[in-house]
Amino acid sequence: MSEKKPTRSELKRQSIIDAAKQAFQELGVQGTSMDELAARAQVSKRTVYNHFASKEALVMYLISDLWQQATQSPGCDYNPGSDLYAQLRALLELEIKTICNPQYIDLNRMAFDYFFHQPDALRKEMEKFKAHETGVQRWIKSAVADGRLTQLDVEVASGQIHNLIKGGCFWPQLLQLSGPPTQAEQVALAERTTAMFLSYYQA
Amino acid sequence: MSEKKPTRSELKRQSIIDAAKQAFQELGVQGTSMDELAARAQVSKRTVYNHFASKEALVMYLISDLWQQATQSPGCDYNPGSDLYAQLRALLELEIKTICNPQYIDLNRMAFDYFFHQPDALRKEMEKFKAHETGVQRWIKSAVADGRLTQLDVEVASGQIHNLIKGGCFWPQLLQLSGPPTQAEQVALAERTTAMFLSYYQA
DNA sequence: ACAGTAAACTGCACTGAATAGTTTACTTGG
DNA sequence: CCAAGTAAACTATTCAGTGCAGTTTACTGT
Repeated sequence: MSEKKPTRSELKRQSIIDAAKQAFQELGVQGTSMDELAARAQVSKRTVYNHFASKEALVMYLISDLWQQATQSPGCDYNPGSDLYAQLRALLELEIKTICNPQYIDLNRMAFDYFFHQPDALRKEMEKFKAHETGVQRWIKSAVADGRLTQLDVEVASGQIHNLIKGGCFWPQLLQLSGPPTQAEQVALAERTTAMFLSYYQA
Repeated sequence: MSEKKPTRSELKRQSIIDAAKQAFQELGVQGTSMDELAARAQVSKRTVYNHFASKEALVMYLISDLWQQATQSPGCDYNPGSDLYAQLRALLELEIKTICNPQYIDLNRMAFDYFFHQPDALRKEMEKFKAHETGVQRWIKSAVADGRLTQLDVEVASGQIHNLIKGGCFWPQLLQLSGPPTQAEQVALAERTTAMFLSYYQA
């Protein structure tokens, strides 16, 4: 049943990808030479170029690859029957967990590094983010429709939530100003964010 | 009274500094060669090196120079006699204005770019930020002491305010995802941040 | 089990382009 | 006059990407 045929070529390729992830994350894209990369992957430089036409191609592959892995968040829907606080808190805990996933942070560091001086390309990539961030938006819309939240601008309100969360656990990690928060810290962040949000918007 | 003695040397130096600010902001530190820089400043490369021993030295000079200019925010103190909402809103409008100052954004973009792969050095620089961010903290402490806000953790509470503000107008500008907000947008941000904060914390 | 073959990998020298920083011989403004 | 600036060539290094000759691996038909 299990497809167990990693050819040599596939092994090498994976080795390159792993080394690239690690090296780009550690030294930055600019800071990693293809020689260094090949050495880390224990592969000849020529092999790297057999798999990826250029450094650029490798970077782009990694970004879209990590992207796919990072955007598999479950999300949970609005439930008319139960406590608003409990629901939103659970939803935010999920979001926080997603954000704190090391792969997610690594992806963002790399993308960030790479796109920092290409604002146009960055803007384009960021649009993909939007789609992912609608979990909270959907919930808010449902709750408003159900009359349990005051009338509000969904964009603004979900933006406030995300700003509170990201300010607490995304940006500090992205800048490596702090490590990943503990489970307790994650819960505390979810709780105080939920509390503040509902105190303002609950009907 | 006005010191009007810009020697030729000083003119050249200023020209270098201006060009460097612009070029580093536009192309990044890495992305700007000293030849490019000299050309922009309309100065020979040797002259650049006569004024600054190395690229590194130039970068560090710019960072601390811009730093000084950026950290001259007035701040305004808590006033027991007047409306909490009006006070906090005014204070936040000031903070927002400071943050939206192009020089402040430029400094941060440059510092960011430069320190992104030097988390230790970044951490050190960030401590200076702390000092600047105490305007809101002081106000909150005073208001709590005056019994007009509920008991709260000052770090957490001021952090929440700053996250709401920065998420709204700092990060998007830093990443050049949006330009500087209009006056109206700044006011709106200050208002909704104040409203949400007070709805949760007002005694 | 085994030779044959094609595809993939290797090592290494090489090209070409940037780029930080220096040297030199010359010019100019005050 | 001379302190400062200038242009241009030069050193030295780094680095993306290539060419090539030889070796390893995996699959093929027998």
